[in-house]
Parts: sequence; structure tokens; C-alpha cells
Amino acid sequence: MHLDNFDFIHQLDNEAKEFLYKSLKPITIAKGNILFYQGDICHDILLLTSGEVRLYIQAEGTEEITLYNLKEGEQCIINTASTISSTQAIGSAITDSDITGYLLSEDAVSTLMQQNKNYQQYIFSLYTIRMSSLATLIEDIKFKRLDERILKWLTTQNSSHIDIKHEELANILGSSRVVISRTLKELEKKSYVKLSRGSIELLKR
Amino acid sequence: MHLDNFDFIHQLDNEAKEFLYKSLKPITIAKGNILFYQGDICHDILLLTSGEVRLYIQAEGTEEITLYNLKEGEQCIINTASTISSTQAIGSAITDSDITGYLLSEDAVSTLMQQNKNYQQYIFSLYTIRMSSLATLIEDIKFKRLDERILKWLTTQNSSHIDIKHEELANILGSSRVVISRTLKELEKKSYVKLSRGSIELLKR
DNA sequence: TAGCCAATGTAACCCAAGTAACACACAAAA
DNA sequence: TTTTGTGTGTTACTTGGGTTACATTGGCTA
Repeated sequence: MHLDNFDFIHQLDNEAKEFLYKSLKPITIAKGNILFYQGDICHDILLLTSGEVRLYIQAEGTEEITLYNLKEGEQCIINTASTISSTQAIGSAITDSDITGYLLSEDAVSTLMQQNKNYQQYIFSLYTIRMSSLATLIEDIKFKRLDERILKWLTTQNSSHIDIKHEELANILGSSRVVISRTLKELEKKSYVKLSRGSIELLKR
Repeated sequence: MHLDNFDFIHQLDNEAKEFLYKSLKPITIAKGNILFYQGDICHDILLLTSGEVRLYIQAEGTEEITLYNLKEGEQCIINTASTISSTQAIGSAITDSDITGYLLSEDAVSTLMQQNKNYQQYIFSLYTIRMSSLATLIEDIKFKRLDERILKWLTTQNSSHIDIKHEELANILGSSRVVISRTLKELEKKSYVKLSRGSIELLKR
């Protein structure tokens, strides 16, 4: 995937586009690296062109909960907010796979923002989308049972065959491995899924 | 409290100020009124000059959970996001007391945003603050026990004498009256609080 | 002051989900 | 082929908090 697939770029005038292209620095990062920690102040924004990044918050101790996953063609709002406002990032970011992308510096973002209405509009839309995804997450955590949340997560994956370990799923949903295994087993009995070592098959209903 | 107490106004140049003042419409609303419902698309932004507004989301059924409370001198980001981006409000707003404030129309906001960098900056700061408060809420719901959450809420009130019914507190924290009463009673035994009918006294430790 | 109602207290019960401990099983390495 | 480690299954137990049902209290009103 190339940078052109970022929707907002087509909204920019030629001058802004040229400025943007000059400012970008290509970057490649391997799976399992932390991009920034909760509390850091970011100085660059990542435009993700391939791979996946997971954003999560961590309470004291080891417990964590995933806020959302960043996919290709997306720009992370936690990263963006921290960069634009020079405030602490509200979560941490870790690469879930090898990734490629481009870095846009604080200064360049600020220039773009000031000069280009469409870019502003894009940033606002990011905020709005993510606020609503956080609100949904709150609802889910508060009112939904774990089996529902597991199914929901599974159905939002691209494929019906999902390569994931129970341990990983536990981290994503903020639960524990044992509970995930138990719940998945129940879902298998009700033939919602078929389990194998290292993967889950989502069955049609 | 008057409008002047809104911080961002002092950042505006005279032209922008004048435009703002011309655009504002004073408004008074009694306690217990819904300002907008989750899913509505707002066409005005409220600048709150006195009283309090509670923002909450509601899952199917009657269960609700409070996202945050809007106080005087504040502008609601859910309202703002919906107005600016013409998207559905992610929560509902209800007046917790009689309120006064000013309404700023969609068009006026959009004009201000385009023409005034400081106003943009202000809106961005609202987003950032609220995103982080939502993240904290997620942490609390997920990892904190109810007694902690009650104490936290009590300590963030202005006074150590708080006029509130258990039922109301239950709605704010997304719990039930019985559980709140039970937990408060335990907190009283441990002498964190003193309970009376219709009010709670927060004791010093 | 008797009656009423809203607010609070309390008991009994249930359930989802967390924890600890351990068994089992598959796959790669030795 | 045996070993070792990682991933998964299972049991027994605990706990926080939700629900139902009913009792008690305080304060206002008739």
C-alpha cells in the first residue's frame, strides 16, 4: 500500500501536497516494538502504510487493555493529539506486525494544519471517530459479557480464519488466558467457532 | 459567572471577539432537561456560564453511565464534535441543575474555526482533554473497585458536604442503588464518610 | 399526630469472571 | 526417539457486584 491511499491527501491542493511529500520520512519497524509509551510526548506523527499497530492503556501492574488497532491508511489520533498539543500520550503503541510508514514532524504538521483547511477537517474527523470508538469500548466493557466481546472482536477481523493465541486475545480484551480459553470452549460447544492451536475459525451462522 | 471567564475568548483578536458576541444567543434551561440525545446531530454549541450538565451514554435498556460533568466556563466536546462534523452525538446531555449559557450556531463556529487559529487550538485542547478523561474512565471501570470509584467521585466534588441521593450516585457511576448503599455503608464503617438522608459528608483522613 | 412516601438499610441469592494449580498435547530441537 | 517448551484444557475456589424482596427511617403534609 502506498501513501496515496490516505484519503485526506486527495483533498490537499498541489502546494500542500508538495510540502507534505517533502516533509515525510519513510520508516520501517519490526513486530513487537513500542512506538511510544503512555505519558510520552510525541514529536512525529506516523502515517501507517502497511502492518498493524495496537494502542493500549496500562494500569498499575501488568494489566492492560487495548483501545484500538491502527490499520494501514490510518493515522493514530493518540499520536496526533500528543504531537499537536504537546501533551502526554494517553496510551502506548506497539507494532503487532512488521510495519512500514512515513513520519511527519511536529513542525510540518503544524504548518499543514495552519495552512490547510482540509487537513484540519481530517484531523477533526479522526478525533470524532476515535471518541466514539472509546465510548463504544466503555459500553462494551461495562455492559457486554466476555463471550459477546470475543465474538465481536472475531467478526471484525478480515478473515474467518484468525491466527491468534488465547494469551494475545486476553491482552486485547483485557482478560486472562484461562478465562478466554474457557469462554472460547463454550463458544465452540455452541458451534460459533472451531478452535485449533494458534488459530480460531469463525463459523457461519 | 459571565462569558468573559471562558479562557479562550481572551486569545481572540477584536474582530473575532466582536463576531462571537454578535453570534451568541443567551439561554436558560431548568434542571432535568435533556439538551440532546445520543445519536442527535447538534446544530449549536452551548457555552455554559452557570449550573451543571451531565453527559452520559446509554446501552439498550435503562442502564446508563456518566462520561463526565460539564461545569461553568466549559464547552462540551460531544456537542462540539457533533456540531462541527455533523456527526451523531456519542452521548446524551441532561441538565443537573438550572443552567444559563450561550448558544453558538453551527455557521458561526465554522466561521470562527476557519478564521481564528486560537479558537482552533482551543477546540483541539478540548478534544485532547476529553479523550484522556475517557481513557481514565475506561481504566476505572475496568480495574478499580466500586468503593474506590465512589471515593474518587466524592473527592472531586467541590465541598466535603455533598448533596446527593444514592440513586443518583448509582446512575453517575453506572451501578445500582442497592450496591451503592451497601458500599457507602462499608465506607462509613471504615469512617471515610458520614451518611445522612440526601447527603454525604466526606471525612478527612 | 397520624399517615404517607421517598430514601435508605439489609438479607439472601446469583452470576460472570478472576486466580491458582495442574494436566495434557503438539511441535520443534536435541 | 526423547526432551523441552509453548499453548491449551479443566477443576476448584474466590470475589465483586447485580437482583429481588422487604424492613426501617425521617420528614413533610393532611
